[in-house]
Amino acid sequence: MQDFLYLRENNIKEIIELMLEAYTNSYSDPYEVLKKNSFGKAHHRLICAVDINPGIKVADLIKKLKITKQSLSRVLQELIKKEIISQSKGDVDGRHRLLHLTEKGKKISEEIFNTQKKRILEAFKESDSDEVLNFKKVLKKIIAE
Amino acid sequence: MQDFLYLRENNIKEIIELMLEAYTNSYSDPYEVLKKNSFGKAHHRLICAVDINPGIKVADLIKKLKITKQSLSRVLQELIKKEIISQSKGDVDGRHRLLHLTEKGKKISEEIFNTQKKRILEAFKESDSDEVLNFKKVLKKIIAE
DNA sequence: TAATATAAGTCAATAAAGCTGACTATTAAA
DNA sequence: TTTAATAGTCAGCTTTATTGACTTATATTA
Repeated sequence: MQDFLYLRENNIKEIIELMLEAYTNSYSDPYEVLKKNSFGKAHHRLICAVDINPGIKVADLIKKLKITKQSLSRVLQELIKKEIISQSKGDVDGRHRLLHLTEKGKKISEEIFNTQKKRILEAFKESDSDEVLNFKKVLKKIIAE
Repeated sequence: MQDFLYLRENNIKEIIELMLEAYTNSYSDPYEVLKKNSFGKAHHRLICAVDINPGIKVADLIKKLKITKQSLSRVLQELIKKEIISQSKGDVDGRHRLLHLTEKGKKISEEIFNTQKKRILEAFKESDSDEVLNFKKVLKKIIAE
């Protein structure tokens, strides 16, 4: 009978902690870029999410970031005022507000991304294609409800 | 000439966002357990880190969680008072304070872990051994400086 | 069409988590 | 024995997020 080592409690626990550290490290890399623009972690998370999900609506952003409408609002309105994020009325459903990065927003997001990219590239350079594909595959499964 | 798809900017960007979501989802699963004990996210992170790194010293915890001594202190002292975490003087270096979960702390950590475990197990059940091993391998490389 | 539900926005008060700066006490190393 | 490292503390502040009670606009449905 096979022992599935990778399903052992200690391995799962270790992976949960590794995820904490990987996230914490990756998302603290752009500290200087954010500070320069007077942005905090909340702005960072929001910019990232809108960048990779152009046209996302407010309700989905709330689910993704797991914060309340009111928490999102403060940061979002700030970024709209600073012309980092733009809103448009949904064409299918006029109640929706679809969010996009502006040109200015794309530039800042690129700058942020460049600092985060380094860490990931270093890790991927030492990995083969399969390892990276499996990494992404499992990451997606963890997110799925 | 081979095109390394997995090194493309858009793939890296997507992975950065997947890490945000995987962390956010995984660490919001134990919401009820934490609330029951009047603990917040800061307590959660701390308990997790001490659980998987028994005997960790304060300075290393600060590096791992990327918070200041003062921020850590408030939460740590709270958990020490509530007898979730215990301290002992380092035997090699008497300035160090080594942190451990108490028996009470281990129980709560298990309860927290059980809610987080589900999500990971679901993901791993749909994966084969190699995929999980690769996942962990890459995760570790991302953390390495 | 009128009533109801959904999506987004807003105001106010509060809590949680984190920061800077300026210290003290203890222990180790030079 | 002076200096450096580790941990802890006090005070004040900022950022992030929460709850609860609304409003406005648009869609749905009875």
